[in-house]
Amino acid sequence: MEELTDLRKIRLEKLSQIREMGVNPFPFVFDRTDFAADVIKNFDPDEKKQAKLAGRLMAVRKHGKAAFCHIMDASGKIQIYIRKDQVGDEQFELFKLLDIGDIIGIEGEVFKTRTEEISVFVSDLQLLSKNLRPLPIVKEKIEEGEKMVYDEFADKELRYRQRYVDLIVNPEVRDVFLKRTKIINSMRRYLEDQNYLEVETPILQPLYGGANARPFKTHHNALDIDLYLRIADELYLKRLIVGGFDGVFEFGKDFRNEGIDRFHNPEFTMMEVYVAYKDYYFMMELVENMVSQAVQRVSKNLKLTYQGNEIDFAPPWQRKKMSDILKEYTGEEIIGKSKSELLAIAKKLNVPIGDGADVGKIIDEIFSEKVEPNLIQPTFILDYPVELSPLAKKHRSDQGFVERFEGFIAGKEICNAFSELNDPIDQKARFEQQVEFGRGGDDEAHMMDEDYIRALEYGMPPTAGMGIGIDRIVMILTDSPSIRDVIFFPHMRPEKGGEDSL
RNA sequence: GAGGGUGUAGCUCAGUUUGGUAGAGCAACGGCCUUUUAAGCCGUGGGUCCAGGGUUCGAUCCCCUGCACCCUCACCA
Repeated sequence: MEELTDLRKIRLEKLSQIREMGVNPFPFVFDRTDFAADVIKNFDPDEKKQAKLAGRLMAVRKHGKAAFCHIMDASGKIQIYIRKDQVGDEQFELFKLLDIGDIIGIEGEVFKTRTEEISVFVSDLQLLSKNLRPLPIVKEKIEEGEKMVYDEFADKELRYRQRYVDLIVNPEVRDVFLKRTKIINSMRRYLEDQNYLEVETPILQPLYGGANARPFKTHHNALDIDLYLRIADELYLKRLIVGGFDGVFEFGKDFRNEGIDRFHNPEFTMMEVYVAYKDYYFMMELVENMVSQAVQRVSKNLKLTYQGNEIDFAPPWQRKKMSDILKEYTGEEIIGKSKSELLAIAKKLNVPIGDGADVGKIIDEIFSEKVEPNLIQPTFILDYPVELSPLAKKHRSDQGFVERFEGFIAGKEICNAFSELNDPIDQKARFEQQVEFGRGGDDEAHMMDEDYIRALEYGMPPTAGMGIGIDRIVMILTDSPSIRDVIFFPHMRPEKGGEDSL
């Protein structure tokens, strides 16, 4: 048996005392009729109203035979006033056994205290769930209009591991996640309004593809085959375009077996959309419209601040060719240069280039180093080297490039899109090149996907496709510095020591 | 993967600068208090000082190793 802390022992003792009183500390239902925020909003000093609320006890100020408390429900907090002569001896005895963290139901008349706080004068009190583990007590005070927080529950490790506590105690965390859902719903609504079809494609895949990344590997026992967790939805969604859907999209988790930092979680949410008979210009408009609509769901206007930078989402966003913006930030002409010339330029610019980097990779490194951090306002960067983009269609006029764009906000990539490559012969050649890269040691190179080639051979219409990182968009729209702040349960190493240590 | 930082009571943190097993506020417990709000006043209890090893008469403190988290960098979305 684990060692109980005194605090838990006391609570367990109270639990049995409550049972001895004939009160079930874990009853089944409570028919609440009101929420805290509505009671406060609808208060009318000329009208006596009853309210019936349920919520968690968050603060208690006892005064002998009376007490002021705050309870919190999904809408917010409200003060309640409990008095022995109002609830009776028995319920007041029960009240004295309650702790902060207990979930209770109350009924009573709404009134305003001497200090002008709208409160409920409790006439009936019920315990709905007994708390056995002390909650961090966070105290607040309004001082000269500034909200002061005392004893904030701030340990990031504890907050991420015990997100349930974080959500109870830190209201701004709850707001971030409410916004996350609003953002996703807004994007889904936008796509549905275009009559695109929301679909689901396999997460367990025999071949992974659609991005450059290292996968997670797993095993199916009955079939005795290895499978990969998807790194992108792309190749399956385009098969559906082949199958005759004109617009498909999927919100889903992708998995990449790579490092973890404040921009990367091993599993993350991606939305990909494919639209037939369109090109990447169309997709730029889709992105800026869809995202700016989402911004409006969480902000009063199309501007908001991310980590001190004001960002204006009003369409149209800036569009710049990669070669032009490279020239703008480096003063160098990049287009049409040989590998050795590019290496010399990189050296001059003080950009370190890894061994074995080809032309595309060198350009990408220079771009990441010199340009990307400067792209604070929403910007589309157009036309990438063909080597970096094995699934994108070759550019209609610029040789060596593909019709691809990435959207950048606050110095970070948030989406990636192309005019999709639908020429099966070219696609096969690109896969073969990737396989070569793989042999050359690039463990993120694509695999050959024969079935995907077969699908293209049946004919895929001209198609525009786009993937957008939902977590990153949510970070920007909620001014969150870390991806862990927008994922309920970010990946952590398991706690060691087993149950007894918890 | 590399470098830096942090780890002390349920929570937020002092402290051991010069090694002698530790303190505050909040929370808890007991008492007083029927309009308070970081409620107040009086009193009480509570800690394998992250883990393991070393040095030492003695380590929470010094040394070594490890673990977790945070930050920066590398890879990536």
